[in-house]
Amino acid sequence: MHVCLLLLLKCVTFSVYLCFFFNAVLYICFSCVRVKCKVSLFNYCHKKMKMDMDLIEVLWKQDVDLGFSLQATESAIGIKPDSGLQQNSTGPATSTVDNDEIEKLKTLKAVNREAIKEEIDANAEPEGWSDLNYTIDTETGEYVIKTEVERPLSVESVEPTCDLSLGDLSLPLPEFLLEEALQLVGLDDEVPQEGVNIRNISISPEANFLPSTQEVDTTGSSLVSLPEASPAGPVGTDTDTNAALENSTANLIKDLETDDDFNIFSEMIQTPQFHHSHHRAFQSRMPIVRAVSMEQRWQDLASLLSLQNASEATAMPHPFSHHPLHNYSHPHSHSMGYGPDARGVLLHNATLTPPMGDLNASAPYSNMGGTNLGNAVATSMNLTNSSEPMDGPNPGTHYKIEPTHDMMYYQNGSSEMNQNDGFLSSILNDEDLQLMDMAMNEGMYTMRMLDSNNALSNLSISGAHNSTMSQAEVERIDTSSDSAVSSMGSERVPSLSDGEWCDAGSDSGHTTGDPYVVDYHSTSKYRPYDYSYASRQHSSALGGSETVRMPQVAQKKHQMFGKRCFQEQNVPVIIGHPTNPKYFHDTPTSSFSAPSQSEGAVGSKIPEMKYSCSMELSRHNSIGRSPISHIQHNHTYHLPVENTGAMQRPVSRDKTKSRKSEDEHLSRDEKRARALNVPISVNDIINLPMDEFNERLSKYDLSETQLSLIRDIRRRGKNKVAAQNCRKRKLDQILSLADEVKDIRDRKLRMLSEQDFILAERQRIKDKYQQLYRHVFQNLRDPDGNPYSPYQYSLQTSADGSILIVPKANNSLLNPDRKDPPHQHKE
DNA sequence: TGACAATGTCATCCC
DNA sequence: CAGGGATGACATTGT
Repeated sequence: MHVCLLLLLKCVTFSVYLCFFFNAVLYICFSCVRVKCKVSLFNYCHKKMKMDMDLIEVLWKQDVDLGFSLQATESAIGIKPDSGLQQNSTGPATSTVDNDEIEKLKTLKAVNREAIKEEIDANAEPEGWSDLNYTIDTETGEYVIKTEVERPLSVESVEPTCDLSLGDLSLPLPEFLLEEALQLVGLDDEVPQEGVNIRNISISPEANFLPSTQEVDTTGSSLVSLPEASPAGPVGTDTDTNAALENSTANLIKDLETDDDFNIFSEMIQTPQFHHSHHRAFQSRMPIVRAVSMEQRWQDLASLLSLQNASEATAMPHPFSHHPLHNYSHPHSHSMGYGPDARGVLLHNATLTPPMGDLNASAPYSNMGGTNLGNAVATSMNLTNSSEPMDGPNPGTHYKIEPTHDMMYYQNGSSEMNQNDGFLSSILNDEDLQLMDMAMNEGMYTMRMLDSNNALSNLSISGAHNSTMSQAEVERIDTSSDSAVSSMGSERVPSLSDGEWCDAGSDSGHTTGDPYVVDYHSTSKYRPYDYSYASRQHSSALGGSETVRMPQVAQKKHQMFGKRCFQEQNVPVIIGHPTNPKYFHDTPTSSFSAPSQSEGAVGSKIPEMKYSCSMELSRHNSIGRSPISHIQHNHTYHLPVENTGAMQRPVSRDKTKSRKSEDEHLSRDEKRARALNVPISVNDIINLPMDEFNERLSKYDLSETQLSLIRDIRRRGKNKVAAQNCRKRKLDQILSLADEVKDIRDRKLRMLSEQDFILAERQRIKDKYQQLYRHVFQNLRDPDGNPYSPYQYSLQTSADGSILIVPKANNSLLNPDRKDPPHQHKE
């Protein structure tokens, strides 16, 4: 009885394990794995060994269907786990399986194509697996560590591999590529079986490197749960994971040795091996599963490629990530050139995954999943999940690991991304790429244009807003404006309106494509100007500088050109400056002059110099007027531009004629005004707004000639400024047009090159088509077996896509009987 | 002294 | 209709 009960108990436990195992496998296969689920299953199985018999039976049946051999069960039940299937590579303590049995299994496997792989594994095992209890999966031929123990062991083995991988990953890794990964995912039909083998193979070499067993034994600290062996457990760092794994494995081994469950567990593991025989049948099912899950696989693959959410602690993606890492990814890691961190991650994964792989690899996955990738991935998934519980001591390990996994994922993702790039590149032919480039270039081109404009506008705007801008800034703005400003960009030139522009800041006209329009319409500019003007006027009144010309100038016009503002500001400066003897004398002390200077300084529009200003500046400088000018060359310079009209000449005249009297410095209009004793300064006459101007006139009792002169002076003054602005505009337009011409030429060149390319491509395709055409004709035969003459017949494509051979008109006429009505040779 | 550039001025158009 | 901007044409001035 006791024996019977014991056997029954073992059977139950065994069935439970099987259920657990197959559940995990099935789950993975169908759902493409979700770590959480696995974990849950694992925990469920592990913790609830006494599950309902019904469920167990169902699972059991599934196993049977899958190919689980009765022998296995029998052996497990009657023979006990030890007898059966487990093969202890050599593990003296842990291994319960005899070497003979192992050999038998091997011989059986030898029949299978996987025999080679198994051999490899076997070779590898002694070193890495010697200490571990494991069973050989008949189906996959993989060595499966007994559930609980196995996982940890596998983990350990993996760990060493990882270490090795670090050093020597290059060996197996390079071989594994995206294609393999795809195959694993299930893209490749054959993958499932071979995929496992591959995995084993790759693993085994790594196993060789394992220092593992020692480590495991030494550290054995707190491994707890069985299957859960925590692939994920390691989490944090490689060392941590390794240690955890080692501990877990050691503990598990001990537990297994002592515990009956261990045997059962081992038996369960072994069972899969027996399934091997049925593997075929199982595989037959596989296609269906694959078909069902193909999209999922693709999605999973896509997810793999794409970055996976680290947050997804469940480590759903992990399996995949692990997967690549383990055997397959290695190459990636190398190729990808992961950073040291990445490697570390890889190691973790590798370590983790191996156990997973073992468990999974143990037939069920391979069988169940059928999907190749699925196996690998699923295995990795399962391992991680299962392993997690293992970490008993580190309950959170799973999730802890996740971070690392996340790391891995990201890295993997990156790698994947790279691969994707490659993939994309592969997909996209050169032409497409070129077209893309061209498009990019075009976009860039336009963007550049826009940017430049924007930059200019921004700069100009900022300049407008900040009256205090440094000259350098102003210069930048100006320069930018120059380039940026469209055809109208007269702004470059220091126009009269500059002062206004600066003050108001409203005149951001530069920003707009049509500074002019804006300027004209915007009245705000006018305001600033007015203020300045008022000050000027005031100063003039004080200083009695009649001659001073405020370049109020066309306020509107100025607005049109951003630069004008500067000019206006400059104007006052000029006035203030001794530069113009005439003006100077009149308004040296005037407060207005000071402001003007300040404005000039602020607004300093060096850039405007380009066009007209430079001359004036040089001129003014040469004159060596005021220290102010010295301080602010540019400013004065700008002013001249506007005021200059009247101002400069006098100056030059002064030079040439000697400065006998200040009067000589006066402009013609000023002289005239003086001659007629006009009470209002020329500057005021020109720059005062109509209201003030009229008001001023009304104050005096002026003769008709005086009024006429005043109107003429005002008009000429305005026109002078207008002429300056107009000329500036012209220059700007010319420059902008020149730029445009250049751009268009460049574009033309690009277009021509593109055209050449397209023509070449067309010719190439044409040639190919001709070749194909000839080829078709050469292989066409009439009912008599005679070839068709390409001179007499032609191939035509019908509306439905079918290809017809039609006698050519001439030929048909010549040789009507030569050929029948068009034959439909092929579609 | 002539060529040239920069500017001023005028006439005109247009808003 | 006046004021004023824009612009072509011409004049003036300086180099």
